[in-house]
Amino acid sequence: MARKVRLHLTTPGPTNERSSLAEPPIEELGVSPDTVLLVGDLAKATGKTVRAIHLYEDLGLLRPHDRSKGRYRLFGPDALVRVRWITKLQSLGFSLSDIQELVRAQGDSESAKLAASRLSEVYLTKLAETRAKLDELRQLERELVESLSYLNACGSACEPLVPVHACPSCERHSESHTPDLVAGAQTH
Amino acid sequence: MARKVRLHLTTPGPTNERSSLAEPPIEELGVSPDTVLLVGDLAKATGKTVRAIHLYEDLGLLRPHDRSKGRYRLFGPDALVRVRWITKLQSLGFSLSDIQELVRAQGDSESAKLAASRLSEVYLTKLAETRAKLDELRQLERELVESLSYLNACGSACEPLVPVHACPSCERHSESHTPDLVAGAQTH
DNA sequence: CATAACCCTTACGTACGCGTGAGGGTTTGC
DNA sequence: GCAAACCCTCACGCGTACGTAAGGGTTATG
Repeated sequence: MARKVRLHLTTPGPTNERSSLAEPPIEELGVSPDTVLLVGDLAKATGKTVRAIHLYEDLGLLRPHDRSKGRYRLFGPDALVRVRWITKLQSLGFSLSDIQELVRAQGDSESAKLAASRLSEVYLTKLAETRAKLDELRQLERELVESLSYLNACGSACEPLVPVHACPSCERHSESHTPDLVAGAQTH
Repeated sequence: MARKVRLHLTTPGPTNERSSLAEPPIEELGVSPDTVLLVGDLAKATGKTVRAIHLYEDLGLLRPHDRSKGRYRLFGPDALVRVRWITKLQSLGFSLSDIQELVRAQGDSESAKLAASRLSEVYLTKLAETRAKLDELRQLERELVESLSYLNACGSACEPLVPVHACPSCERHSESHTPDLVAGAQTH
């Protein structure tokens, strides 16, 4: 269960963690900007395990705002944004050490402008890779569909006594040649 | 260099390895049905390493037709089909042990019909997974594009002296809220 | 103040898909 | 018949992203 505004924990300093003048973007309904999350809460909210959160911290990808008197990690709502960011990057094919590099590069950037241009560069490269991967997956999707339709004929036209090794001489598949995904399964 | 028709190697048996009556599908221009490949040839032709080929054999995914007098593995052209099949399955997200299971199930199928229906089942499931992955990747692609356009504004409108931590209060990005892929990089 | 349900650090274990030798035969081509 | 370029069989190593205890404090609740 996510606890809210755990201010009775030893949370030193002012009530609001960000003193930015701009209206802070409300992270989520029910998560106010001074919410404090324990590692378990953060884990549940992001679908990660506690172990994973710890790992991210060890790798420098994530930092708790603070610690409680008893050394509990205390996270703000921005940790949610951060962990979801990590997750999306992973889905895009970044390894955790790729992300480490990226975080370092962002941190080393003196100006926001430089940070933005570095981020753009990385994202632009990844966009190309992602599109390549999409093309590959779309092609494989087509091959799956083609194979399924090819195999459909086996379900209706083939006789139960025919053994697999007779497939190469099968006449029941119009003139279309055997899809790779089917041929590979027979070849052995 | 791929050698062809290495019949001077100890290749016992008749000249043609398949005596099927049907016209054998020519595997590739320059690869006739009685071509013999050594493991290195197979590796080069498929982009795999020799180690990988050995592994596939250990896992029961692949079998050399024969061995030379000196215990060299001798592969036929169907090994090409098989290795490419394995590669495509890997790209679809099958692990090698998934493929092991699949190969076992195919081999255990008495009839071609049963084998076909089992294969269909696996492919149908994988088709759904593939489409889900496609959806996810397409969404991430959109987010990359969105982030790049957002970051473009930083390159033109932002001042060189602005530090990264000032980004949350930036006014230069119309009303569109910060994309996750950008917000995550700033949150630290 | 007791107890359940958390949290802490440390550190070894796991699954996957090969990489990388070591030590030693085999083929081919000149 | 000799050297280069292959191939063989072990068998340990590696990078990634956590899993899984072990041993021991901390917090909220009654």
